[in-house]
Amino acid sequence: MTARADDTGVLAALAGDRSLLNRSSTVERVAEILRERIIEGLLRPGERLSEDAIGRALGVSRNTLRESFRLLSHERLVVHELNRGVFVRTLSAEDVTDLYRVRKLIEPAALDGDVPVSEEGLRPLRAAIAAAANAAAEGRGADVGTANMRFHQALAALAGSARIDTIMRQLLAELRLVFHVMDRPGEFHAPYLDRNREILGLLERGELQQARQALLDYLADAEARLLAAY
Amino acid sequence: MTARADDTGVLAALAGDRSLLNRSSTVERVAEILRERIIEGLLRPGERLSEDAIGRALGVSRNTLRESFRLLSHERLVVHELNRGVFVRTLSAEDVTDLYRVRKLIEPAALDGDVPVSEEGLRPLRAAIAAAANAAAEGRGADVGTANMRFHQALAALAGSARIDTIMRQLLAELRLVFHVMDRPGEFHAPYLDRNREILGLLERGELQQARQALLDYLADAEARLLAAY
DNA sequence: AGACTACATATTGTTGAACGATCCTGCAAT
DNA sequence: ATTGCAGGATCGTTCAACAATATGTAGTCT
Repeated sequence: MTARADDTGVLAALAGDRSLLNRSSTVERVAEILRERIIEGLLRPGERLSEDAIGRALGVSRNTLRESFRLLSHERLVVHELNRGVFVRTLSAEDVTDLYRVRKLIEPAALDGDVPVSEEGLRPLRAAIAAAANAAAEGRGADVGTANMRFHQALAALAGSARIDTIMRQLLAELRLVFHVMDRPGEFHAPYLDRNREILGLLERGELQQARQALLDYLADAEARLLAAY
Repeated sequence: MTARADDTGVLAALAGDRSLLNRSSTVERVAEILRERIIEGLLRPGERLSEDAIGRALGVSRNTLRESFRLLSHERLVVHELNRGVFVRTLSAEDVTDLYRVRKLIEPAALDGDVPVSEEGLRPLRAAIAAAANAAAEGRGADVGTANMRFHQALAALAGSARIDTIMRQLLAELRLVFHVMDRPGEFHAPYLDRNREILGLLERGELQQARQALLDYLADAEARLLAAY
């Protein structure tokens, strides 16, 4: 046995760090890069992603790239057409409707729980709002959108479910594709900063039902504005 | 123009067949085969899927197989560990809890809609129950499970959302992994045939709220029994 | 002009081999 | 019992090649 009495405690702490240590493969890093470029709109919806061109540009082989494409395709960020290649996904109005149908299901559910919202759970919400406020003050429209989405991701996280977290992450990533078919994507999120603040305020005061209603209003409003752009 | 007046009708019908016509790549067929073998338990949780061995067995190259693995990994049926390979997923008790947390969110939601349940939506529910009854009568335990799951898939489909359909499909596929850590997987579903019948009956009589409650009871019961097996 | 065909070209689908990197096992040394 | 060190097995990634498929173009016929 070792000399230390708190041995198990130390090991438990280290085990918690295991995720930090997770290295990543080239395939995952390439997918990460492409995901980023699609989300920020550098790669536009409908655009074809040539294996040869992108593989050459990133300096990776076609096989590696194809594995990355499979990941992105499963995330619905690109569509894979047999013998034709992969294309950045283009969302239809029905997609927007469906996306919001699921959001209206997932997000309010996080506020339905019997468990009161914990201080720890609120922290990321505050952080997201602060980030959005900063970005708005400095005129970084795209970052307002990112922070706004992080707010709603944190909202869904209150449900405490790993699967809901990934479902939500996926939904929001898809939703980013919608913004790129709009005229001024940067300005879309600005009006919602106040509404998110309101939701947070209600949560802090423990008024779950009203927070829930404010959230539903928000979702209905956002959906309507997006659909109007189609 | 063509000579037929009902041209658009014909074309619409043909468009519906497009999915049947969707050819598939080797990668997808391989993934389909592996998915099947994992679900039926031939490939057990924890088992390692060797690229060399499986590639040789199926007669496909390593590169192709790796693309298939990426798909299955994104579906959570296998886990990919860098430099160690892919393994059939082993679910923990927490996974079961999380899986049912999402089921309890998704499935009842399909019965919340303002829209009354259509005759067309009920058909697959009846078909699933009939299939389960047949399988039970002939002692095919595994098929009872499959039919049972199809019942709940059809239930979720009442929501009319493509994304909810795939979320549900994914959840159920994962859930199959749970059964393989149990003693007698075949017997698990048998008791639920009657409960599903009850849910269907309530739906047919338009008693949505009671159907919803029966569904929630079912889910709570199934979750408890699964957790007991851990 | 318009429609159809045939061919040329580019791209994807899949394979097989190669080589470095990483992990695992067994054994010797402490 | 723990550590250090081969050696072998497997994965990660690349490359080159060829088959299968889609697209573009020119030519032919009406």
